[in-house]
Amino acid sequence: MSQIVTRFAPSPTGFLHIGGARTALFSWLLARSQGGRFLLRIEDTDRKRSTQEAIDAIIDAMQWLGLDHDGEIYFQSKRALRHNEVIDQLIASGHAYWCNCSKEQVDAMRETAKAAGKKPKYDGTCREKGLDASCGGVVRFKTPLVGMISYTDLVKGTSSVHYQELDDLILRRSDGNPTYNLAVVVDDHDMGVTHVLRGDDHVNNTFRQIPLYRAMNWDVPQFGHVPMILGSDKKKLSKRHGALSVMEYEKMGFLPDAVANYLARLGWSHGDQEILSREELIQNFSTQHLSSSPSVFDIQKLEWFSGQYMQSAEPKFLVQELLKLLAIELPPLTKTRLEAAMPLLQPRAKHLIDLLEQSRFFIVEPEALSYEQSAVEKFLNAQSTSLLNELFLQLQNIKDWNEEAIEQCLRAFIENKDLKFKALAQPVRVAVTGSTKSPGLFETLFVLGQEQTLKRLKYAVQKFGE
RNA sequence: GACCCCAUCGUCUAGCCUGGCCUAGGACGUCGGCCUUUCACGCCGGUAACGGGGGUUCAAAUCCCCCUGGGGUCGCCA
Repeated sequence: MSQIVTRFAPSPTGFLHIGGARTALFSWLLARSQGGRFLLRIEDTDRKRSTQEAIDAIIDAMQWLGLDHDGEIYFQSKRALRHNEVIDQLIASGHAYWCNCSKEQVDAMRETAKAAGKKPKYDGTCREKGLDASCGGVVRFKTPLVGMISYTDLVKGTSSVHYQELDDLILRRSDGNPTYNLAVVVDDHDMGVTHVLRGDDHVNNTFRQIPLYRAMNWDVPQFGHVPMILGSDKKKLSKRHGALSVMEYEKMGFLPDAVANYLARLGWSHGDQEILSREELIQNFSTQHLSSSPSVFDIQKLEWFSGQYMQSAEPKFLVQELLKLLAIELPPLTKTRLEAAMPLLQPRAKHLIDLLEQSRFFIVEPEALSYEQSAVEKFLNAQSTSLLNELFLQLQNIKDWNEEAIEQCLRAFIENKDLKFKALAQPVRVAVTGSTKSPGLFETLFVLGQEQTLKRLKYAVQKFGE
């Protein structure tokens, strides 16, 4: 069997939203899973609405998600000559004709059809008129009059529609430019695309496009239409409720692998397995398990995925991402400390932003620590600070700073004072981290290091004591 | 309006093609418990679904028909 070729063909009229990203992901997965090629084509024929910013945004987003395409990027706008060449062939072979019906006339036809309880469409007035380029009109495709067109969708199965339902669609506008449906067919053919995975909203175009392939005697690719993604209100995801750019998810601190995994599992399944690495995704992807019904986007589940990825990530990698986010350099020692802190923080973070916030106290000097008001009020009073003062002396005596030694020291301390562990733990925690919430105390102190721990205790005692 | 598509827990889904192993499984969420120095993580347990009606069959979530509900498309936009 020959190599399969898939493509993603966005129109650059805005950022790449989550729905488009998922479609791209599926196409990418299909190609990668079969050792095929994944191409990128920018459908920029609508010059008024296409922007360079949008093109860049789409490319950035795909790169972030790890969807690498093969070969050069195709720009549909650069292919107008070829499109017109095909249109001319279609006219020459009798599959297309010139039409100079005015917009008003066509509108009237549609009204008439609609009034008769039929599908509004052009009635074929100019079909046999034998008009030529001099008419200054458009070129229409001669849709077969009888019979039906059917195809088997990769995700929805076989479906068909009567040719009578179809319009004689316009291939070339009166300004000489090719239309979308023509351009797509020509490009997909020229690019050697064998499998077209695209949004649900294109199913009806498929019935129009297949006859074009046939008229040109071209191989018809396989089509698969993936259902759209809905908002929590079950309405199509719109800018109003959560149709965010995939780059927004980066800003929220999600790891690209987590987003890709979530997206893949939204509308596709591999048994009961939720977490799939990129390799597993590639290995197991198949259009057979694509769902044929729409799915609701659930940020809570994305967060869960993300949390899983945070937990299994490499500390080094996380630190690197954190520093990118902070856009700062850290002194080597602090960086090492931060890296040591990662395993403590990972189970507590849903995404990089969480991690960033929670790791802050590990890398700043005591003076820069932000103490939570309520935590201080509750745990750092005259009594507890004097306790901390005493503890300071004990901790100072530890020769070999490790978790066991710290634990021993603290336990001995409370035993001596006949205190509950909690009575000491929370004040220490607040003094050292600024918050009542933190990883385990011993491991926190250990990672912080003796010097920092002592510095912080001292600082807190001075600041909040008396 | 016409045409096309879709329909399992609140959500993502397994199962449907090749009926019985489904008193419908997993995951997120949620609720309860355990763990515990806080917060998480983790663990254990509970909650909750085959849209309705007809068939076919010994047997239907699975096959067929109808209904209902939802969505998509009907552009010299893509």
